[in-house]
This record gives sequence, structure tokens and C-alpha cells, in this order.
Amino acid sequence: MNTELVFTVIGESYSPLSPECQKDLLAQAELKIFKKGEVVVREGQYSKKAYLMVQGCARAYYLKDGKDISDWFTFENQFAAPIVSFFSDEPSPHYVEFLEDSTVYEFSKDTMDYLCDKYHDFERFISKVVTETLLGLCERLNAIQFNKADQRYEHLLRMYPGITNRVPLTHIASYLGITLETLSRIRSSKVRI
Amino acid sequence: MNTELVFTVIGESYSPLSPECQKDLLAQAELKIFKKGEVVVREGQYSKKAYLMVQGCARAYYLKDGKDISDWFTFENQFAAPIVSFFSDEPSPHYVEFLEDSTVYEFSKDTMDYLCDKYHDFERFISKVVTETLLGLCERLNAIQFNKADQRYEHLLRMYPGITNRVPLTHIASYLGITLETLSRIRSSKVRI
DNA sequence: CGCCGAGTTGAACTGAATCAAGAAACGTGG
DNA sequence: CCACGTTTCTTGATTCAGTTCAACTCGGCG
Repeated sequence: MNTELVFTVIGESYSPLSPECQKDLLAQAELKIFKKGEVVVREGQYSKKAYLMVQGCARAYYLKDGKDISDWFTFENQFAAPIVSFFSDEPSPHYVEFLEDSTVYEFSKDTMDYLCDKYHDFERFISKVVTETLLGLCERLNAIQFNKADQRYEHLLRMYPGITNRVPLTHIASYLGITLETLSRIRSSKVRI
Repeated sequence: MNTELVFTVIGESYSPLSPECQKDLLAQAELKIFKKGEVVVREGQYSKKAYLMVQGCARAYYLKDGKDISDWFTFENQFAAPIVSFFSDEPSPHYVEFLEDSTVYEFSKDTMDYLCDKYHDFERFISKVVTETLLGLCERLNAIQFNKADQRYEHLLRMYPGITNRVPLTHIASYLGITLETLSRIRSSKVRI
């Protein structure tokens, strides 16, 4: 597997990264492998690590009144990080768990800051990632507020086709803000191919 | 009214700004007055202006199937901006409207970039504003997903005590993702002082 | 084989939307 | 300052989407 390809791909999807910047990023990052079910960040921890997913998938979740609520999914060519802890100096309310055996590049906030100082294109890249994340959240917020459960599920499927083959339905249900039972009913009422 | 005080206050609430940076910001900003009901940004427009509220209040809203949905309120010592248009190069999906006669400092994205380059404390300040906004959205998302309508209303009151005296209930209802009727019932079922 | 976690199905219940009708407050012109 | 229309808010009756709780099915695995 050509793991380095991921740096080109993320450059394309957010904002282009010069070859030297990509090279430097690669030099700073650490290629790691995690097993399915591994939890790399727990609630209350301080973590300044982000993970760029080469192969596999992960989720961020938190506990609300003891219930496991999925907050974020990450697949190939995307970032996984405990955003609160990564961007602020507060402990993470999130857990981060790999849902499959996964290959990732791990890098620290320090590396990010260093690269931001050194490369203007990297700074723009990060700013793009953050604003896209912000806008994505806005969109998701209004989808949750004003779309019915089945529309939200459809929307998720459009965003992540095949997610149901990789992520347990319980996690998908809590992500959508509905119960597992409701999700099950929505799915059975659809004609699937 | 000492309008310049606002620069000190926002420094305190996010991340401190040196006197020179405050002075420079003041020099770049333009003090403006808007009347109640004035709309400064419309859907589809490109706007790179942000408003720092000295006195008054404003909201961002958008139209969803013809319905007016409030997305954001801004009061004294906070920022109002059409975030999508301000941070990306896309047209604004939002309208920005003043809800009272208001005094604001207006400044442009260019000014922000210029100050970010010049002052490290300003760069940190903006980064803090953006991440706080991001985290605030996360929190609001999970409140919408998992709290009942009355809890959400209580939460809003805790965040903005007295908001009901300044903002029409229709806007508050759409912000909370409930109908005006439901909000009215929630309010009448509470013992108010 | 029997257990266990994941998903499905059913029935009763509930929070909130919708539709409809009024009441109260607001502001504008006479 | 009052009368009038408009906007804002309240109240009631009905309906519906989604929750809850409980029982059941299915596939994998020791």
C-alpha cells in the first residue's frame, strides 16, 4: 500500500500542499497501526494528537448519562482528532476508537503549529480544514433540527455510501440522534437493492 | 458611551490583546450605527465584513422552505458575521439583521488577515474565537439532539438571561428548533418571577 | 450445542407539530 | 390621544413521529 498518497489526496480535497510541504509533513508524521476496538483517547485525557486515516475507520464518541453517543466518523483520507482537547487546553470529553484495523499517520499539535509557521500553504490548508469543519457542523445542526429521521439517514448514506457495512447500526443511530429501533424501522421500510 | 471599551472586553473573554494591537484594531475598524430591522447581508451575497457589537443586538437567519430560521444571536461584546461567506469564498446562505438600533465596529476579513500577520496575540485571539465557536456548535448540536424542548429553552435563558425581552419569541423558537406554539406553552407552564 | 451481542418487530405511550381561533401589544395616521 | 390594522403571542384539539419496553430472530463463536 502506498501510504504516502494520502498527503496528495487531502491536499486536493482541502487546499493544495506543495511537494516540499508534503515531504516535511511526512517526515514529522508517524505511521501507526491500530487494531479494531482500540481506544486511543479517553474522556478526561489531554491529547494533542491528530490522526490522518490511510486505511480503516474510527469514531469519536462520548458518554451522556451513561449512554454511548457517536459524534464523528472518520474514513480514509480524513482526519480524526479529539477536537476539544486538540484545539483548546481542556480535557477531552470524547473517546476516540478505531472501528477496524487501521493504518494512520499520527502527528501532534506542535507539528501542526511548526508547519503552519513554515509553510503558508499549510496554514491555509489547516484554516480550510477548520472552517470546513465549522460549516459542516452548521449544516448538520440544521439537518438535525429540521429533517425527519429518515431524511437524516438518507443524507448520511449519501455522505458515506456503504457506511452500514463498516459501522454498527447502534453507532449510526446515536450519531443521527435516534434510537436503534427507529433506525431499524427506517431501514426495513426502504426498498434496498 | 465609551465604545472603545469593547476591545478590552473581548480580549478578556477570549485571549488578551496588547494595547498596541487594540489600538491598531481600532484604527482599522469603522464605527457604525444601524437601525432596528436593517439587513446588512442577504442570502447569496458575498460579504467579508464582521461586526463587533458595542450596543444592541443582531441575528443571523436563513430561509428553509420559505420559513425564517434564526441561526445565531449576537449581543454586546460579541461578533456577528455571515460565517460561511466570511471564512470561505462561497455566497452567504444567511441574512444578518439588527434587532435593535445598534452601534458596532465593522471590519473586513482583509483587516483581520493583516492583523493576524502583524500581531501574534491577535492571531491567537482569532484562533480562540474560531475554536470556541466550533466547540459551542458541538455543544449546541448535542443539546438539540438529546435535550427536550423545555431544557433547551432553560439553557438558552442561562446563556442569555433577558433574551426574551429583546428578541421576538418567533426567532427564539426557530433557534431552538421548536414551533412558536410549543415555546409559548413551555413559557406558560413555568412559574415566572 | 448453547450463549452472546447485534439487529428486528410489536404495542403502548409521549413530546411536539399542525391547524385553527382568539387575545394582546404595537405603531401609524388621523 | 384614540382608532385601526398588523404583528406577536396564547390557547385548544387533533395528529404523528419517535421513544420506550419487551420479546424475539439471527449469526458467530467458545
